[in-house]
Amino acid sequence: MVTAKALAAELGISIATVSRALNGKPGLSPNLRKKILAEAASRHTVINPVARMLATSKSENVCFAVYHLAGPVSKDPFYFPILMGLEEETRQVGLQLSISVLGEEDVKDAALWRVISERRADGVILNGPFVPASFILKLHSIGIPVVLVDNFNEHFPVDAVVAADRSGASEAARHIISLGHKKVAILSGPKDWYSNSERCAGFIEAFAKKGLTTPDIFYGEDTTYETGAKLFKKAIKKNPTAFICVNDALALGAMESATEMGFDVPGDISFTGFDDIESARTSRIPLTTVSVPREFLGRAAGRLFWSRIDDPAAPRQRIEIETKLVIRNSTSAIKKRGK
Amino acid sequence: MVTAKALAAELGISIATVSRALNGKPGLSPNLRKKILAEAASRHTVINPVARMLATSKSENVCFAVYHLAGPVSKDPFYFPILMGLEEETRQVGLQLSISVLGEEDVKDAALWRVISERRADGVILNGPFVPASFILKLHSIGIPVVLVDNFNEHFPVDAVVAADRSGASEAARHIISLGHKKVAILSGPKDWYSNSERCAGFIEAFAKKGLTTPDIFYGEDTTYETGAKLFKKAIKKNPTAFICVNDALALGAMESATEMGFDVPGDISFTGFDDIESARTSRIPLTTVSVPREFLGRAAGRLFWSRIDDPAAPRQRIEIETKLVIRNSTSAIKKRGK
DNA sequence: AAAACATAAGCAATCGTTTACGTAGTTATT
DNA sequence: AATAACTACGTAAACGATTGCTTATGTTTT
Repeated sequence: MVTAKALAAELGISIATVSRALNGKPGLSPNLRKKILAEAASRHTVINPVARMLATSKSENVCFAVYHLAGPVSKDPFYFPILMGLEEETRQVGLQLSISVLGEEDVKDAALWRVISERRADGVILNGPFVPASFILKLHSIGIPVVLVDNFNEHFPVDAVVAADRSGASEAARHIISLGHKKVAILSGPKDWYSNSERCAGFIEAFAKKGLTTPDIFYGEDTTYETGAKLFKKAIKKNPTAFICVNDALALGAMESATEMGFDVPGDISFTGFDDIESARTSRIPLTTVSVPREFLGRAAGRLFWSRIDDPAAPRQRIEIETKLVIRNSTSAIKKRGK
Repeated sequence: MVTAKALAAELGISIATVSRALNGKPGLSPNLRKKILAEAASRHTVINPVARMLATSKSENVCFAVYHLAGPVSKDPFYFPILMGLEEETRQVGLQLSISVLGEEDVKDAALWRVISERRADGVILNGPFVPASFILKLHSIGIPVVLVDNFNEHFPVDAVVAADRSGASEAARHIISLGHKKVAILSGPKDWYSNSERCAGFIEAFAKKGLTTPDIFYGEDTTYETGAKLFKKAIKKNPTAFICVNDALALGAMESATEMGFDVPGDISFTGFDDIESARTSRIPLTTVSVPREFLGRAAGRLFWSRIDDPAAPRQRIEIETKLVIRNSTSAIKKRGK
């Protein structure tokens, strides 16, 4: 592990020349360049990135910040595949990836803020709907590149990558409609979370287009399994034959509650989820859901960040990743009650 | 965001003095110190960590390296909670956490190597049994602090944190024994993975202590769900009444295969797993398993790393985290066949 | 053959710290 | 009262690059 400085000394040339050779910059005779490169390779010369950072004031480091990496939102670590995709992508372009878990506590926010203010990262990938708007705006206003994942707002002047929530939701709703369900309930989390509102909009759109009555929407405080069960008990009073849920955790919780109460799924009631988390596939009754390619979301975020670094003045981009309906055993054609 | 340099200029004092004040170092009058600190706070002065790194040649950055963050080993991202615990811990001591995914491909290993050789990280937390010994030894020989998680070898001169695999395994085996099972099969992955061999040893130990015949062991190429199913089909020919598995994925796969073949679980056959991954709890038949507090493993790794940085010459440490048997529905007392 | 121009390499300032060392001024020792 | 010993602060040399500017050395052009 020889530094460029040491290499220069050994070769009896200036550090500047070595620097230019190692960085492929012009102003160097082909011969000398070749010689330096050869020597560098054999001596395992490596440019000290810290010194380079200091000189260039770039860190080549991105920070992935997320509220509750896995937490109250879902037992399944929903964001994990996103992280994986992001890692893959950043590695390929030579960026180092750091992570930072945010949270209600100020300490945690302060930790991210430290990373930013200390310029340890060139920018941030902010994940999920929990990030306060003020935080995003603050970051952006001081010139920190920000990429949002699974979150978007017309008024945020930053790049974002999201799933095609609306169209995916419509597809799920159309599936339910095609099975003959007339009386359906929508189970949702807080309506101010981007994905929730988009998905609900997608559901409703599908019903509207077919000229059907708009389903009742039930909003919970979050999108956990437990909330799913709670919402189910409330919604079942209206006797719907199908439940369309904004995510899998909600659907799984509701479904569990339904079978506990003696309903046959999907005989009596159908359920659809959204996300396609692992347990949607492995649960007692495999869940019909809209699959979100989460790893791909992460990759897209990485690319988006990279292009933003490349051209800070580029217009805002919003990448929407296509979803796919996957039909499993939690949905079936409607039967007459009491049949 | 003012630099210490700028602060010094504004106050008309030397940078050295500011540095001493900001770092709480002696050699400064209480008055001046207070004044500097106050000014620093109001002007949001922040020490540039890059410059500091250059001066001190410390990065205050740890790299969490793992083969297959979630991958062929288990559908469940087994290592994810470890990552979370580690993040929590490193944040608290003020270390920044980077991640690096390793793999068969040389590119990936090279990526970690780059992080190390470029001195972007002060050390590495290496996770899982896949890391080649040569790699660990190489890292250690050039003075990079290494902490192993879920892996250990008497001959590696590095710190490690592991679950109490052996005693946990014994407990699971004793549970099976207490239920009256005499003819049992052990399902395992490769025997050269630390946790596999420890767990198998624990199983066998329990049987030996009771003076019972040693169960047959069936080794698979990995510890996936699919391999579990495959091993089951092989092992069932010997008519065991219980299957003790080295991890949950294996057990789940085997159990699934059993019910498909018409066996009643746990009526005909009992199953135990190890790890307590999410789907052990949510699977069709909730799995009796040995719970490994994975988040805690991560935290311990963080602490261990920190203490190693603190005292590079300290003797090697090996932290063993206690496990806990959790009894669910996949095990029951033996019944006479054909009853 | 002289002037003009590239080209190749070195020089030195810079990035923002840390830290060993130097030097006043102050307090303690005898 | 002279000397020793602190104390409080400044000086300057690293740390290891990047990069604009300068200066030799060739190579064209006229």
